[in-house]
Amino acid sequence: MDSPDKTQITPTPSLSKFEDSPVFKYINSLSPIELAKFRQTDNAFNSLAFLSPSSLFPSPQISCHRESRFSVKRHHFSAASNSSVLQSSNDLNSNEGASKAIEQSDFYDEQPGCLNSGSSFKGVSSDRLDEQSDLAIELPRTLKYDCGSPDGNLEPCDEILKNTSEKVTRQEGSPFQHNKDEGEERQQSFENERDLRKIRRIMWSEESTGCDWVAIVSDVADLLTMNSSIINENTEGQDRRAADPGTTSFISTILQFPLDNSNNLESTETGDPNGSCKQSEFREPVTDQTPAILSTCLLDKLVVSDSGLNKDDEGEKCNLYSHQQRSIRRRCLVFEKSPGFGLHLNSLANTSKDQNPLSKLTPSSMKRGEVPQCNKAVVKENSPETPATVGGNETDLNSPEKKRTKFEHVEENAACKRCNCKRSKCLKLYCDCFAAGLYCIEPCSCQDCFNKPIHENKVLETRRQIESRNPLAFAPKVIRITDSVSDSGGETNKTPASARHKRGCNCKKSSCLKKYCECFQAGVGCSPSCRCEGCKNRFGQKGGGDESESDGEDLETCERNASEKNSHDIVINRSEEYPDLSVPSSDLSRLPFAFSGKLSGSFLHSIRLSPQLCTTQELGSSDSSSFRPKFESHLQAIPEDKTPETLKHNLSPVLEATSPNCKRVSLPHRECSSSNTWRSRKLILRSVPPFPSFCQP
DNA sequence: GAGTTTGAAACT
DNA sequence: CAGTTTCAAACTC
Repeated sequence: MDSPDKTQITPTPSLSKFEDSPVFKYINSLSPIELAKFRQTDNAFNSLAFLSPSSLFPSPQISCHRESRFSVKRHHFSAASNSSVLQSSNDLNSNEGASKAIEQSDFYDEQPGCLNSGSSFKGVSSDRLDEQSDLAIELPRTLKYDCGSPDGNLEPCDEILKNTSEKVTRQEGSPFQHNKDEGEERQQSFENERDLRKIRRIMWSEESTGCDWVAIVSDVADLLTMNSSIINENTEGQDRRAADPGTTSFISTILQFPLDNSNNLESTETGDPNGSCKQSEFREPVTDQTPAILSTCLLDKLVVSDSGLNKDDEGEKCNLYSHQQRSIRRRCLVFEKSPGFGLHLNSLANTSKDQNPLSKLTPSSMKRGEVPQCNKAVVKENSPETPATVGGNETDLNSPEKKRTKFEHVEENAACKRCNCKRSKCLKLYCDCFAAGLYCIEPCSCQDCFNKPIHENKVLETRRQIESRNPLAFAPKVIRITDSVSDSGGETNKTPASARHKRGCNCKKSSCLKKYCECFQAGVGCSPSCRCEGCKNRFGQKGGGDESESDGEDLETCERNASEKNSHDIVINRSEEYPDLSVPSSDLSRLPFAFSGKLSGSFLHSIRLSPQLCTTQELGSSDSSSFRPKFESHLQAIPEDKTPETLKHNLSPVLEATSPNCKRVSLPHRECSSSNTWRSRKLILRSVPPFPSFCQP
């Protein structure tokens, strides 16, 4: 069909104009939902959709992260997860610009490339209207996908509307019902994909409009959470089924930097099952960091993939991708099921910044049973005490050559955390998995493990008990603090030594020089709160020593790797450590991006820490710098009000936290202009029935 | 891989 | 809160 001129995408004069349009009326007639209710209920609806485990399982780490954006963007995301039509309705009613979506429906259906390329999205003007346009554009897509025409087959608008209306009717009847039908599953896949795409689009558009990245990230995190649930729905009980290609590939896509905007999303856009592989292939040369980021988030889950792998190149790539997909699915499943731990993105923050873990993940390395001993490996590579460094030539380790090897090794092993519990049933904090808010998985060597989804109730109950005893039990153990003060040039003070263990250590014999010491393990210096004796912590001694002993690189590495094990980190303003972290420094978490309360907050922080982002940048992001100021300013805007008292003790100016659980420990990072929104969301959440799968025992 | 050491977590 | 026990990771051989 003809491609309408872009000028057609000009701001909509008035909503009423479209309300009078035949199409609009037709939609209204189809939808059982009253227009007037949309605005009032979309929050609730979306809240429900985004009801994160952390929301359900109160913890001191309440995130004030929900800001105004939430009320707007989240709608779309969540809505998409449950009812694309509803979403469309929301779009139509909550966004002035969205009303034109219908008119543009055909246009966009026929011009997927326009959007796919990302150029259109980037090319549009940078005002809010563009965002709305983008959002509005989702309507036609939604309709299209809902109609099961992911292949690009065009269907008459009437048909689309008809089908979607039917769908919404079904979904309203049981919003959480699982889609058994493969077609629907696929549709959801597309919806997920679309949401992710939207995130990305919003990210870029927001970027240009000076919007708060954290907000976006938060939304993204939530969306990812949502997607997780969706994926979970589709995969639970059938873990081995083919992965959702669109979602997976798209997740990687959206997290990419602007420079990747031009990447072909065609495959994902069209829903081509092979698209994932193709896309993966396509990006491999440029070391797609996104999958890496995601993979890092999902590290612990990567190893659960099937072992059957083709050896031929093509097959290998596809299999690799398939593994990634499965990994994501697995992770998502875990996130979804995780006892209120939400997504676990912490691992994200712990991977090497020099390389793309995924790029190093070969099918063989992902074979079941070949569980990377991430922690050990990482530590050995970096710990000054380990043979790897001690035995080896330390200076050599700093050579580019060694460094590369080191990181490669790290990446190969930076995949998982697994426990070896024998008597705790993995239901105590002794268990790393449990402490991190993760279910134990295959690679764990635990015995009589109860930390599994099938024992969800038990896990939840135990967790609750522990939290009742110590509300911060699952909170990040390490708080990284920087003075946050950015000079005009955007420079921020950064000192790993400013990172501190929440409680402090109690070492007697290790002199805080071994990993027995939690401070050392986390790569942070000891603080006055430590009760250690003979502290020689190289990262900073209790008495005020500093990390001068080790060079910055070592510190960074050690810190990073130390945290590998200790995912319970609160990270503060680490963006400066990876100054080039463009997006997000934007980084978006372990996911509890975790994809979890864990997501929204952690997701952001994990990403912020994500070395992969740096890598991406290093790979050529030229405009990344443009993100920085905004991000930094954001960081500085974090209010402390909600910081747990315990944490406050250790915090100075700015604090952001990521919990292993990706639980947002505190840090309402924004002046709550967002508070209003947030508050309203809370109210809504209360009014919404608990998410079935998160029922507490 | 077995045994030891260590310090956090749990318990009293 | 302090002392003790339990536990699993870290470490050594």
